[in-house]
Amino acid sequence: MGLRLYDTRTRRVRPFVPLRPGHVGVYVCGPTVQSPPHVGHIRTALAFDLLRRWMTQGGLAVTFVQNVTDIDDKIIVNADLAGTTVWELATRQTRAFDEAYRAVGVLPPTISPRATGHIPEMLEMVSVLVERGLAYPGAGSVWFRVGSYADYGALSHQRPASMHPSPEAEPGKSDPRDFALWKAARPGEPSWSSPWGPGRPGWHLECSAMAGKYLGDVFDIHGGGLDLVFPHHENERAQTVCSAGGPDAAEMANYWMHVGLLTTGGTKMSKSLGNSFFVTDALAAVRPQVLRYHLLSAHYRSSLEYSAQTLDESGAAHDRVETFVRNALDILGGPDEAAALAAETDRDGMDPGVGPAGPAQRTLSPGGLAGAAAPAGDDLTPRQAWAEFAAALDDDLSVGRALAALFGVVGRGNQVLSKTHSRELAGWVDVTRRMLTVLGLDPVEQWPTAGAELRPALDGVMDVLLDLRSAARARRDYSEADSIRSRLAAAGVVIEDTPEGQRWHLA
RNA sequence: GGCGGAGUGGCCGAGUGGUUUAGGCAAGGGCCUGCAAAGCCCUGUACGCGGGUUCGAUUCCCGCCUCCGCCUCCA
Repeated sequence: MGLRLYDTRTRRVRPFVPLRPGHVGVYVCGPTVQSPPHVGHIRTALAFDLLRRWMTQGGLAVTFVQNVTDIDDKIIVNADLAGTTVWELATRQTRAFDEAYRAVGVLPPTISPRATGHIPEMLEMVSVLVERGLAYPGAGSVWFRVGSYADYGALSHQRPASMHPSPEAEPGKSDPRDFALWKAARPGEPSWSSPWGPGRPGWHLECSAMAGKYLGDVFDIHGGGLDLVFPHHENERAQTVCSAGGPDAAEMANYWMHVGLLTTGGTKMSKSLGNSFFVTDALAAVRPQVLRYHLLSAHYRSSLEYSAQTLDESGAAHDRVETFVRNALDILGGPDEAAALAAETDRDGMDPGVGPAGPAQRTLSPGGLAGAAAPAGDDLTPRQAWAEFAAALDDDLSVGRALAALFGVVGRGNQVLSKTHSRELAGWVDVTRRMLTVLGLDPVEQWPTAGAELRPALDGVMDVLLDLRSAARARRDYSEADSIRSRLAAAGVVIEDTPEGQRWHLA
């Protein structure tokens, strides 16, 4: 697979080469469970979900670790404000995040470690760093000595000397740039005992310990939101590298991937600015597939504007794809029949189907370039469309171009559909669904209509109603026919007249 | 002050040194329909500003303007 990925540290797109052939270790910084999930959290999760699905589709075995940070300053503060305990707040918000991820189809992590379950591992790292003289105790806390790590700043491309000075000095710190590995306990706060006194882990240390435990000191991909580059990932990297083998040890992650931030009205969406859209609000406005489509529709490294309007536009775009799949499967007699037909046409060689390992390049037929009468791209086949889709995703997950390939296929399918050539149609709907599966948006497998057990009854009821309406139309009683249609529409059932007769679907 | 990103047609968003273009949404016209819906066909001559390189730049170089992010908890 020709996957290439952008690496924040080296600032370039490089071919992705797993450390262990066929296997990939990915660590993504999960949420700090201090408040409800907002759509920005979901965007980051979806970006890595796409990466994971694409790698899996390419035959790689992915170990996907996403942690839960369940102890931190904000959790303590927010629990206090809410009049509850950190444990209850963390549990409640962890559940809310799980639910939000599940709702938009984010695959559950292979491992989802919690920070509070890894205190011994963290203390061990602190010990090693202190022994090596790379960290020191002070005022009950333990600090990482930034000056002892020459490569500090190499990830975020910040030079410590020219950074803004820290607002205020903390007690026990000998250099303002140093950061806490271990924080001294304050009265009333949860704490763990340690060789340096009771306290709790520093934020950055948590991820170092969990990533190291499950993926090792050196692994393939470390990801998170763009706002984690500094200081979080810079510090994590310093801790891991220095505790693994000292300041000259190997790089922590081969690729550092960061997802662009969501904006509202042009400015960053964040909890601290109070302009966040919560996932529950988004899902009250649109279906989860639409939220997923929207958050996935721009390249993962660029910022993406989030508003009610942009969300609605994505809904319209997504509807076009979904409607095509629904209509096509309707004509073909269902998913199974369509798949069988697609496989058959593939075998006949009439309409080359789509293989996961299709050719990387689309070939242009000479005929397509010549006559003005022949529409451009008239030679496009499902296989070639898939190749375009694959080439786009291989190129640092260029989802914009991948979506163009998807819409190209939908357009072709709709052209065929308007002439109802079943055999050809099967190939187009098949490749459409393959693309949608990678995107986590296949309406059949991934987003089936709810209430399947009621389907037979509903089908029977609809048969009766459609018969009544046909009869009304046959005797030109259009007010009766339209009444049936509009009353059903009000109930969420859409009826459409086609050359093949009436068809219906749930709105 | 340091580091980085971006300015594309009504909107969202790709991309490229030029013969034909992203794509989607929205808009206008047509077809289909009893009317719709869905779909199909057609239409719109965009690349922040000023220079430069070039036969030719939205795409390369220089300068400028504007916006955004990080340097402090944040996906």
